[in-house]
Amino acid sequence: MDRMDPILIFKALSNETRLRILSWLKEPEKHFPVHEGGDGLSLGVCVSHIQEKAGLSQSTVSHYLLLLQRAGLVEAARRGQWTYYRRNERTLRELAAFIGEQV
Amino acid sequence: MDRMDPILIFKALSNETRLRILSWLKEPEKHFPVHEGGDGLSLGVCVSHIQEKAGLSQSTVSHYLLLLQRAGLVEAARRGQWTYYRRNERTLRELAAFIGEQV
DNA sequence: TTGACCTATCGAGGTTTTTCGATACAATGG
DNA sequence: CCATTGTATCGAAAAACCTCGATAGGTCAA
Repeated sequence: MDRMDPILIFKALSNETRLRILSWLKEPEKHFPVHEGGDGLSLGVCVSHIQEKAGLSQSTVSHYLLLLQRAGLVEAARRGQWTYYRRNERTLRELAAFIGEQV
Repeated sequence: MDRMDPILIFKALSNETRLRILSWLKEPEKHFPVHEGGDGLSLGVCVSHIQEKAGLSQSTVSHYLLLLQRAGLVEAARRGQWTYYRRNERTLRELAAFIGEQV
C-alpha cells in the first residue's frame, strides 16, 4: 500500500518519451503488435516493442520504464524472458485527485 | 491563449519547494501576513513573504516563481516595487484534464 | 552445453537543474 | 540626488538527469 510520491511522479512525467510511453500504454492494441506470449495484451507490452516505437536505445527505454515503475505509474510482469509493462491506473487516479486537492 | 506545455508544467512541479509554494498560494490568508499594498490578497503574495516562508535565498525563490510562471501555474502582478504572485487556476484545471484524458 | 534472445545494470559523456552570493534594476522616501 | 527596499538577473559550483554502448544475467531451443 506504499503511498504515492508526487515528486517522483512529476519527475517521471517530465519527459516527452516517458509521457508518450504512458499514453501508448493506454491503448496498447492501437500502438503495438500483439505479442505471441502474454494473453493478448492484458499483461502489458514487452520492452522491445516499446523500445522500437520510442526510437531510443534499449538501455534508455529499460531505464525509463524503471523510473515509471518506481513512480508507481506502471507495473511490470516477468514472463520467461519477457517483461511486460502496463499502466497502473490507480496511481493516475490518485495523481488527478492530488492535483485537484493538494496542489 | 498560449497552449499548456505539459513538460514545462511537470518540471515545475518536480520540486518540493515549488509544490509547497503552489499549495500555500491556494489559501494565502492562511499562510501569509496581509500585505499593506495590494488589496487584501487578491493580487497575490509578494516575493519576500514567499521567500521567508520557503527558507531559501531570494534569488532562488525569484527563480522558482519564474519557472512556475513560465509553466503557466502562477501569474505575476507588478505594483510599485512589489511583485505579487497568485495561482492560475485555469492551468491547474487544464492539467487535471490532461492527466485524465491524455496521459 | 552452446548460442541466441530479451532485459537489466554499469560506466561515462554531455546537458540540465539546483542553489547560492553578487550585482543590476526599479521604485520610494527623504 | 541619495539611500533604502523589493525584485530580477548573472555567473558559478555541485548535483541530478539524459542517453549511449558495453556487458551481465536469465531464459529458451537445439
